[in-house]
Amino acid sequence: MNAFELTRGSPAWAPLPTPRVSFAPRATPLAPSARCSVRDVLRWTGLEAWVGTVNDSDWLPTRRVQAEQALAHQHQSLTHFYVVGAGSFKLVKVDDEGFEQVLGFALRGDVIGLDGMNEQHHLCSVVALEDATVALLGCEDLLTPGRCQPALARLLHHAAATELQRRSDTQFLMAAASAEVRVARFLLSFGQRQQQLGCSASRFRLRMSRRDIASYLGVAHETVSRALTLLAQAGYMAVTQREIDILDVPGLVLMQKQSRGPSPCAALKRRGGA
Amino acid sequence: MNAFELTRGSPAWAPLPTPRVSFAPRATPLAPSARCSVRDVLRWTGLEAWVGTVNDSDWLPTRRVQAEQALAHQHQSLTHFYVVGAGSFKLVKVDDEGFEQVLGFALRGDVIGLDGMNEQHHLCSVVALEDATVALLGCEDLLTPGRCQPALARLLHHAAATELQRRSDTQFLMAAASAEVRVARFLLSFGQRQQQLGCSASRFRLRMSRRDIASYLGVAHETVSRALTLLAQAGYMAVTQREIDILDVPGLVLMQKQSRGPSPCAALKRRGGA
DNA sequence: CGAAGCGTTGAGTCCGCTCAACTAGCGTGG
DNA sequence: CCACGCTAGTTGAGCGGACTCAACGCTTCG
Repeated sequence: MNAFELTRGSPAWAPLPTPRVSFAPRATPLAPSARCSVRDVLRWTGLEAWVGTVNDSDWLPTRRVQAEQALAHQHQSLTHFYVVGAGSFKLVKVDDEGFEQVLGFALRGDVIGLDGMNEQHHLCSVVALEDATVALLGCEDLLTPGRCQPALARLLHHAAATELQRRSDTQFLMAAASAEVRVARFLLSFGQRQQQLGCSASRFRLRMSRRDIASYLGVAHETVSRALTLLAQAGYMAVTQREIDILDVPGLVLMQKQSRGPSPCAALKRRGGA
Repeated sequence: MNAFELTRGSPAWAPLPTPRVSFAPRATPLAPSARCSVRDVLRWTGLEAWVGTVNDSDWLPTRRVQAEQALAHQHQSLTHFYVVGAGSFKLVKVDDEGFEQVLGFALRGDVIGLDGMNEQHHLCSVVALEDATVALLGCEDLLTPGRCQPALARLLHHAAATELQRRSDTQFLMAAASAEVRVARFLLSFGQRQQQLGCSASRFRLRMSRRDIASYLGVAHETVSRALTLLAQAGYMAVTQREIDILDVPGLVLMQKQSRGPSPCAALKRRGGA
């Protein structure tokens, strides 16, 4: 047990007891002091192959953030990218009227701040959903060809591509007509991310509130509630507070694919009544 | 008049007669032969400042694509990034069931293929909306630190950041409850992109069909039609086929901000009746 | 214990989707 | 030349789902 798994006393779902996955296998989550090795950062981001190319004594500064606290504010000057080492964040954009829109969530290995590269400002606020720690990467160094290690340049590209990929998925997700489908897709994709972190893809704990999910999906928070209830009644999953246990992954995948069918909810209700 | 403005005989809205904008001011749109200079590519992408750093005799191969033809197919191996030099494209993702989802549109200066960097495959199909031309950038060279000019490395970062920024906007756009607001936001953001290309932000010609827009916005194509009619009746704009003339930009900006108001459409109808 | 916030559930309204009919523009071919 | 088919776009009628409003458990924290 390391310092970063007792972030808030919340048990969460334990990582797989058998760390047999060779892909991102429980990278050591941050050094005890206020710095961490470049190697660890590469492991978090899934660049295991590049660990050998960097010096063992390369360190990066880190920063801790308490739950509910902001790591960065929208419009704030962008000096560092952040690599999440522990905990999780939500990315929030707020418009002139004060309307908040959740644009995404960041877990371990995710790089924060890439979207602000051009403007040199953060395009959204970054709020910790639980106690968290990040490693700092200086933008200046990272973006100057000569002053950046190949491994970190690679990290930058990798992170950007991953982020773009994820945004595509989000767009696809939001195009779904039915609210149930949106929630189903969200849970499946969240499960996949959990799996990449060495945890179970079907049992996990949501770190964000229903309101956050609702904002992210573009629906009312009551609708998220109803959808979860419905999906549970249909036998796809068990929901206890923020604990999610997907019982029928194939079935959920199947129903989630009906992006614009006549009435995916009807099928749900039929299944629920049976 | 150059070779690339008679791509299809379509007049389009003429670029601003006075090219006083110092930002992306009508960069020479591609050499007549099947290659173009790196300098031009830098100009298209808005990196005017970097033009001086590259050799005048640096050339890139190009490729022409006819309207309706695909520049790349989903899942196809990714060997090059493409920089749009003339024309426009739509980015389409199609799922297992054959349902098509438009993820975005690419105009001059946009870089295509960045989202596939990790998987080495195109994540979506790229279809020309009109006759178009692109410059080719070898992925291999671009992603290898030593084998890439600083200006092109910068281009890569710039393009990635721009794309991320745009996806955020799209997410914000799709979170809007009302269909009218979505359409209004789409038109405003499209106008901004037109302006960055040296054209008018309020008068332009849409290159994509109503169906494409509908898919992009996540609504039915009839709804796009109705929304356009409504916005026109309200006096915000004039619509003739695919020609858009926004008459009241401030008004449109104002109404578009009501992302979740009680009923933005009601206000519209009131305004329309008066 | 009260206050505050999260989450769930119910009732009613309204918006957007589906289906359908109709017009307009375009190209083909009898 | 015009009939014909095809596609894009517009408009209408009706229905269903999501939002709004509201009330009520539940947990957390001062």
